[in-house]
Amino acid sequence: MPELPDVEGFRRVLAKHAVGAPIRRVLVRDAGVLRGTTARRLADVLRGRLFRKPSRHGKWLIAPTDRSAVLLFHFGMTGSLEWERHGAPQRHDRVIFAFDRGELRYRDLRKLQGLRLARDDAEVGAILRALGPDALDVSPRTFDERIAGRARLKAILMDQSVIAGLGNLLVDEILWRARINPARPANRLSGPERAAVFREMRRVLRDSIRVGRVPPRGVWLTGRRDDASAKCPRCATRLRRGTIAGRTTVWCPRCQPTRRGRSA
DNA sequence: CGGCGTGTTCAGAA
DNA sequence: CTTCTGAACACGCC
Repeated sequence: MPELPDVEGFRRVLAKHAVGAPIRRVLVRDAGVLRGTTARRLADVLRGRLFRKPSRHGKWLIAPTDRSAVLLFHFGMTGSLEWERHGAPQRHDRVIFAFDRGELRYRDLRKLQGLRLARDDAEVGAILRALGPDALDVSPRTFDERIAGRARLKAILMDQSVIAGLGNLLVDEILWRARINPARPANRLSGPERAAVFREMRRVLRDSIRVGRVPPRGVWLTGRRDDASAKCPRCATRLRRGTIAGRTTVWCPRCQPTRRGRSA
C-alpha cells in the first residue's frame, strides 16, 4: 500500500496518538523488521522516552524522541502503522509501542523494509542522504531540472533519488492524467508537458492524502490495474500494460501516445 | 505448482 | 557514467 500519501497518513496517526506520552513498553514480536539495531537496543533506547512531532520525507516516516535518538519507519509494499486502544496483536504486528492510552503497532506482512534507529540527526541525514526532494515540497523549477534524465519518464519519477515519494501506482495515475506516455524519454518532454506532469502530481497527491490512502478506487486508473480487459475511464480504449523500470505499467494508448498521432 | 505484487538494493549487462 | 534487467527479500492470493 504505502506510497507518499499512505505514509503521510501514518505520520498523522503517530502525531495524533503517540506524541508527548511516555513509551511504556517496546515489544518486538519479529526482529526481522529491525534494520541495523536489535530488540534489546530498541527497547533500551525508547522505553520511557516521548515521541516528538513526526515528519515525513518521501516514503520515510521520521519520529524524533525527547533525546537525540530518532526512529525511522519504512513500510515497503505492505507495511502500516496502526493505533489500537486494546486487543490482541494481529499476526503481522511486528513491533508494538505501548503507551498508557493504547498501542502503536508497526504492522507488515512481507517485511521488505522495517525500522531503523538513528542516534541523532546526523545519522538520520546519512540514512536519507540519497533521497531527492519530497514530491510535495519540490518547486516546479527544481522539478523540471531534476527530471531531465535520459531514462524513460516513469523510471525517472519512480527514482527516489530524483523525487522522493512516488511509487508505481501513483506514477501511472499521474501520467495518465497528464496524458503522457510512461516510456517517453524524460529529457524530451516539452515545457508544457513537464508542467502538466507537475500539476497532476500535486493533484493526485492532494486527492490521495485527503482520502487518507493511495489511491482511491473508482474513476482512478488505479482501480483498473488487475483487470486485463479494463478500459480507459476517459475514452474507453482498452488499456495497455507492460513493464517499465521493472514494474507493471498501465496506460491508455490513445490518451498517452508515444508521440503525436501514434500509439505506444 | 507457478505467477504476481503499492518497495528497495545489488550485481551484472548494455 | 548512465540506464536497464533480474534476482533477492517474505508472504498471501489467485
